[in-house]
Amino acid sequence: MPELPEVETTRRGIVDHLCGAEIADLVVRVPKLRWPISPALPYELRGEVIRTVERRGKYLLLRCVRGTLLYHLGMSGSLQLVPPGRRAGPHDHVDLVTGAGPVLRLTDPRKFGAVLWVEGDPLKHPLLRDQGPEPLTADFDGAYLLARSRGRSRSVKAFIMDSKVVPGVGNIYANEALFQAGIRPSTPAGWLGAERCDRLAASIKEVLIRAIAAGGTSLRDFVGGDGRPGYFSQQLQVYGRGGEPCNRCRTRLVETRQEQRSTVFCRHCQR
DNA sequence: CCCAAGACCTGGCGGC
DNA sequence: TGCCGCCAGGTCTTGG
Repeated sequence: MPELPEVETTRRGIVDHLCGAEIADLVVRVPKLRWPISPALPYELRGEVIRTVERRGKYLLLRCVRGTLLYHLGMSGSLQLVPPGRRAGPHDHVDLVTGAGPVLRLTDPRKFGAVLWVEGDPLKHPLLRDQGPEPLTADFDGAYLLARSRGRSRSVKAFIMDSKVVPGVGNIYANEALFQAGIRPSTPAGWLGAERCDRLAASIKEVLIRAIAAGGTSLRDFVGGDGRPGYFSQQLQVYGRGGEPCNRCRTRLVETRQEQRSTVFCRHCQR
């Protein structure tokens, strides 16, 4: 569920409430997420004041005075502001409590998500340090993709889903961006020329921007920080549409498997 | 270094 | 209805 647009939608839904808030408690019901949450963490956090809520790739950064609380939503995670005292369901693993207002609740059935406390510069943390440029900044463009893809034999789809190349692009938006750019997902990344790299970078930006504007893609029960679902699923051109006609040429879309991820493309529009 | 597969988890769905 | 296998938005880790 959570690729960059969903994480950004979540960030926008929680930022106003959290900025300036003092952390009163971290209630950990299930500490065994991607990495175990230390029993000492709630004591370390008490009294910390959240200064900003930022996003890097698919990570959310709650920057406090002495450190940064990092959240990752994994495959099935979501964050919501809920009224204090609301009963916790079986997958409501962690609550961040700030004073009297709503509580930031992490819900994650598959437990691939993460909550980490990082002291010092969070961008130097091993999880963030090797990530490529943010896709929605000027640092990310066709020239960058061209330079990074020289000599690479892996498929362009796996290439753009690699956070070391560019963070935030997951399976949904990789499929969508490649359709928009007219590039077949299995093409070796190193075969792309300057023109196709330009189109690909532009398509990634456009797809992500449109998805953010729609509030993300709600599959299953994803909702943003304000509890509202996203509507980008109505604009999906290929993801989840295997066997259906291409919206551009009406050819039946092909669904295959690449690196164990479902891949959908139009064999007429994408070369 | 590069690449693909494996691993981590739970729930929902289609098929029998 | 019940069970089984397969699939799902991610990404770190492992092994070749």
